[in-house]
Amino acid sequence: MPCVKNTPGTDGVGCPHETMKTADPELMRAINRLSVLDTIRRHGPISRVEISERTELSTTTVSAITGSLLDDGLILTRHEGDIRNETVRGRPRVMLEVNPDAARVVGAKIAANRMVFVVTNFRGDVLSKLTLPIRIDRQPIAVIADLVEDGVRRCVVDADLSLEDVDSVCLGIPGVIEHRTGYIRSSPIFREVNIDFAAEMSVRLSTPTIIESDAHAITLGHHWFGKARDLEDMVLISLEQTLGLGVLHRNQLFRGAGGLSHNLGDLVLGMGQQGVVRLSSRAGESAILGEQQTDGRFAEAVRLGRGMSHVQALIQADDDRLIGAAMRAGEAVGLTIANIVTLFAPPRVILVGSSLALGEPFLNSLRDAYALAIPPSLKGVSELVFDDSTDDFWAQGAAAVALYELYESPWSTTGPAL
Amino acid sequence: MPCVKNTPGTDGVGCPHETMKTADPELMRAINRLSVLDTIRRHGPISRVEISERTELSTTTVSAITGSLLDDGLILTRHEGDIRNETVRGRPRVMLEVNPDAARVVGAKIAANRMVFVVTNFRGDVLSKLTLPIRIDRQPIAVIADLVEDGVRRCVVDADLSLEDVDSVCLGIPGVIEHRTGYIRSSPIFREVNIDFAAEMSVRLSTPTIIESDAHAITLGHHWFGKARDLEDMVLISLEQTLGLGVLHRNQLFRGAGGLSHNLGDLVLGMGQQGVVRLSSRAGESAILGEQQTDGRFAEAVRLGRGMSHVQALIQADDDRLIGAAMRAGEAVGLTIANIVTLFAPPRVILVGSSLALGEPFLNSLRDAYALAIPPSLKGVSELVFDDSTDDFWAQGAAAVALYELYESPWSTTGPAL
DNA sequence: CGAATTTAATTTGCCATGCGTAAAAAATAC
DNA sequence: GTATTTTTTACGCATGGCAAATTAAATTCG
Repeated sequence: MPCVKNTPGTDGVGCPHETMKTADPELMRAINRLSVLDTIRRHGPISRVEISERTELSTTTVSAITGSLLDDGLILTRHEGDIRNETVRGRPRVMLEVNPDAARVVGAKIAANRMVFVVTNFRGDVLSKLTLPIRIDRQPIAVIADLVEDGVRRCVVDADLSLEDVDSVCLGIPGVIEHRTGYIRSSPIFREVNIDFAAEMSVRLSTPTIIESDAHAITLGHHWFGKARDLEDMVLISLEQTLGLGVLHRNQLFRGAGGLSHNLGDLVLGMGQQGVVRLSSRAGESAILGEQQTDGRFAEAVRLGRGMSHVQALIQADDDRLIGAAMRAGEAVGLTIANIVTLFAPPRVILVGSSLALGEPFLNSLRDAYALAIPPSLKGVSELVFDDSTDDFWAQGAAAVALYELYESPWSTTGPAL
Repeated sequence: MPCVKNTPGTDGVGCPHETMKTADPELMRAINRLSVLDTIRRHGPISRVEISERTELSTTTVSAITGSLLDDGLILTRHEGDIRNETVRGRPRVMLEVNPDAARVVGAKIAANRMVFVVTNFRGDVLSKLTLPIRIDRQPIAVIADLVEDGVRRCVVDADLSLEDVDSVCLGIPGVIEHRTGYIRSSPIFREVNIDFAAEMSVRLSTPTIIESDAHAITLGHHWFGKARDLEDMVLISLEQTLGLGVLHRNQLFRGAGGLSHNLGDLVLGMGQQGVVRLSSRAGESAILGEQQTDGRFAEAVRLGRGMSHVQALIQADDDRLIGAAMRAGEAVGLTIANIVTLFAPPRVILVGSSLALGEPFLNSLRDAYALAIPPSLKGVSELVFDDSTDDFWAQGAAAVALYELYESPWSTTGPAL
């Protein structure tokens, strides 16, 4: 069934595969506007002709839409920068680009032992960033909300802005996040379940605030800025405290039925002596580090979120126990990736997260297990990419989620000139 | 990115999430026509007012679209049958229903040891059916194509039709089927890989022929006629010789990147003594029956596709080896279902296929393993439904795939009256 | 039995959208 | 300075959907 318009205001976002409704001219315009705007964002300074070619819209329509985007101040013209052959005759192309100052958003990665905030402009460029190395694990909601609010406010001030200048905030959170409704169904950093966190933070910040699974956020981040810019289908696996999954399907985040995020850690690897063995018990951060907690200094490092870097050092010092744990984790993850590939057959799988810092023992056993487990018929269809981006990048991904919704929102009507 | 129009003729089908292109009035009309037609199909004889309510299109638009559908002969009016209170005042509603005779399609289920064909009308009612209990396993393409062609032709004749009366044929085939291109990437019933079977059969039958994974076919079948009529998201798992998966996402079949089907049997359950343990090695039909092949009479029954019914008898006679195999299979499938639910969180999981005939030992261990493996946070979100429909139903599902494409196709323009 | 009432479906008028063609504009080459 | 080439805009056409008014068909009431 085709994707179509929503009842207005329900969840704001345009067409993308929400409940099947009806098509009307307004939807048509929204689709094409988004298509043009996204083309401009994605393909840098670009002339109208080229937009027309890429979008397969007529030059007429492109001109109309770009006109309206210019009116709304979402894009800018630039008269230099025609890269084509210098000796080309005729009127030079006017290049269009996204207006960086058309909006500002805050993106955040909320993790158990740190929070990272970025303020970005409309293009997704980072204007300021802020890392709070605070353990918020299992604090009451009010405490976490306080800290998040504080972080957002400070990061906004760092960018020489006021909260009123910020159009939208997106928080990337581990766990089962229901983006559509703004509810946190369950998260390792919250004691409670079913929290309407988006509403809570919207009120506190008096700015529209959305939430998204951290894995989804960095998935969109990679699609916008990172290692999946060239793809419209891909899968991302995040290996952090929580094991997350992001699926990009035809340029859109694939959110399960009801908008739930995926929680890879709950996947079952098999039956052990005492019940099921879940992936999280083999490859979760705490599973790998857990055995080491006896060492006082090390435990402290873990508390502060420095666990993985210490591990790296220990592994290089040939800590056998740790190497074993890393290899077992790598094997488990490798098998899981093979299974994910079996289901989704994406052209690329991106792996991110702190566990990558485990280094060669982990990665090699992961690769080996993957090679072993991938069905022969799918050999070679998926490329494994390891990404060790910093935390900023996660936050930037959350910003991309917020920006995507701005890109989709109507702004103004193309209608007759004012 | 929104779904939009395709380059015309590429794959015929309207909006549904193909490559992202542009929206134009034609697409708008296609979306709304499909929406109206599907509403009429789904909600039986229905008045225009009610269509307007369900689709959220204005009565004006509904009148225009139904007018065009009537012109095209796709729907019929019926003046009786207003079920509402007899004492209702005002002009009576004219009920609309799908014209059963607007088209005819053939649907088929091709399995290793049997082929089942049905001819249906435009509504999906079965006009004739034909079962060929032939083992085609690993025959050369030409032989299989011959048999399929023969089956289609005979079934059409049985329905007192000629092939020219048939608008479309859809073959449901196990394995990795690329519906979009018509290629069989790999299938247990073919020795070869990468066969352009849709093209081959289209020529032989001189009728548009499409192929689809058998699991996808019965998934759509359940959405149209079966146990998922009320849902727009669900997951189906087929337990036959091949283990298949169908995902319905927002009323559409979710086909992996590139339109591949899923092949559950390749999923890895864990590492065994000698390499990986795949689901197919535990729960595939041959895995369960394999150990029994020593018994001559039994082996013969398996060859003829009666394996599972014999198994049932043997299990009732307390064949310990077989009960053990069934229980192991149930456990493996139960774990897998839990993992699928973890990924997709569908409100319902439908299980189909010959392995269900294994009976209580299988089902109970499946249920137990599922209950054990499902993460607590997802407990209760998915309902397990066992469906023991006959082979006809699979073929009918394939017919639904063919019909869906007819429903989407343009027929005529709404345009001004002739 | 005829008129008022009620509900359904169609027709009319309006606005938005996209497309194609043709004219205008802008910069370069000669 | 004029011709040339390319890009951009302006206009008319067609389609789609919607709201309001109109017509249609039945029931109820006087």
